[in-house]
Amino acid sequence: MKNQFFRLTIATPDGRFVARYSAKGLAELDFPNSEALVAPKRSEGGAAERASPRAAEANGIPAKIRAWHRATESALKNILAGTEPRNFPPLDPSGTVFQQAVWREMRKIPFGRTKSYGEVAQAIDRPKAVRAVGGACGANPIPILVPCHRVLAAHGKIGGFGGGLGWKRKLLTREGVIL
DNA sequence: CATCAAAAACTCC
DNA sequence: GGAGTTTTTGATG
Repeated sequence: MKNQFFRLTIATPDGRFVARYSAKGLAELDFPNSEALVAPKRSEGGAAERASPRAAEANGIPAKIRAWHRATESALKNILAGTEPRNFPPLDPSGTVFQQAVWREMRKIPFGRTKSYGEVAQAIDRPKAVRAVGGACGANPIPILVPCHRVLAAHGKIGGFGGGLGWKRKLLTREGVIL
């Protein structure tokens, strides 16, 4: 795929996240530390890495993307602060049909609530695919905004988390979830 | 390109 | 603790 992704960063009290945008919306979000990349000097709100050949659009970032990024930043910071975000950017994660179904289902989990892998599996009409649901969660390219951290194992166990279990615990605690 | 085998953020007995 | 299910991914022919 000839991704002409736009990569921007979001500075939070928990580190700097990296967001990538496709032409349709937010495609990926990475935790801090997951990738060591050099700070682009002094750009604060974010910097485009792959600007188009022509600097037709200001700073190489279309207004559309900047608007999405603003929503992403706001939503992310809200969740990190333990408050419910109001507006989301459009999401465009790439994955198999099954994975998209799982992610879509996860997005329906209300703020501060949790579901088990089994419940998600039932919701997408594959009650026995609980193991596969776990796999789809791990493949989620947009953590936090797609609340994979709100999915726990059965019997209140925490399960796992791609970006490190520490994150999962912290996020749940801030949302007021009691394990 | 078609098939096989192994692994995974699970669940239930 | 062990077996059962489903999907994804990488190796094999």
